[in-house]
Amino acid sequence: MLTEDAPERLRAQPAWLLAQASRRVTRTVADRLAGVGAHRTHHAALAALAETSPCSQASLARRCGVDRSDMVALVERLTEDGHVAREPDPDDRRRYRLSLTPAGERRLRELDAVVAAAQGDALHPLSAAERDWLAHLLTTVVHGSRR
Amino acid sequence: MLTEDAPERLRAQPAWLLAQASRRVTRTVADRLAGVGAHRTHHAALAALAETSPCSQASLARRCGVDRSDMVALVERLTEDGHVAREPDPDDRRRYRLSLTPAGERRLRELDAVVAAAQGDALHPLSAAERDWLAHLLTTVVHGSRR
DNA sequence: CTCATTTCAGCAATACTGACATCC
DNA sequence: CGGATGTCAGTAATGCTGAAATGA
Repeated sequence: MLTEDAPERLRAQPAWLLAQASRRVTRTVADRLAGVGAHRTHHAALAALAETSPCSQASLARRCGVDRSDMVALVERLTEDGHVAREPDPDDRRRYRLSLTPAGERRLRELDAVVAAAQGDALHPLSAAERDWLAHLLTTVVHGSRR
Repeated sequence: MLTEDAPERLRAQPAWLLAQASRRVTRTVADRLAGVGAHRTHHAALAALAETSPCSQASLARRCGVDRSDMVALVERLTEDGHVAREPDPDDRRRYRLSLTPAGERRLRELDAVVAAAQGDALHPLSAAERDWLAHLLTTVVHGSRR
């Protein structure tokens, strides 16, 4: 669904540009991750666990922007791969206590590198300073829009 | 799937920020368009026709970033609504000649206004100058990434 | 009774693939 | 013949809803 010769009216609009740019970059990253058998949600979950762990599935889902119901299969997959350890939480028997395994930490570093490389390629028309500016502007949009 | 307290590693990455920002803005625009019974593809198609017309379905699809197989139902809908006129192309009997009707031009102006307002709301944390910067950076990303 | 957590079953919207008939 | 067009059927991936079972 990549666009060619989009109409001026759209090409000038931030909403259109955001959608196009996000599409391209997201696709590049997803393709590279697929190349090593991973998915963007894998990366997000491992990254979240590296930062805050142990952690329940629901909380992990919220921090990754994934629906709780979809997190089930994701965690299942990550535990199968030996990247996440799952044990019942003794303090609250509804929950799991999820944490990164050593293999999971290595996998996270691998995925970090893949993502960084893909991102670098997708954003290659921008200088380092411009990327910082872009990140800053986008952060403002994302965090400033709690109406 | 809106994120809360995303991990630092992700929050700092342009790819993640792009996806988040695009999600928010796109959703705001889509919701407002739904409020007047429209879809973002309706707006794109009308805008493309206003700029280049007459036009075949396949060409319209390419310029709107819509698959040509999905354009079938879209054009069907727009002609039902009386916003697009569809007639066989005498020069190439595989094609249609699509064009905007006067009602379609009015509808386009209405949707332009809705989209502009939604966009303005979604981007309200940014000043006018910052929006221009954002548009400029995103344009560079989108048009510069023909590797 | 309330609310949260894990889980599942299913739905809706989107993007895409593959095929076919038609025509340049 | 190769290639484009309009069309349809079907698929895949994604995000979401609703509900059940369990427990705080």
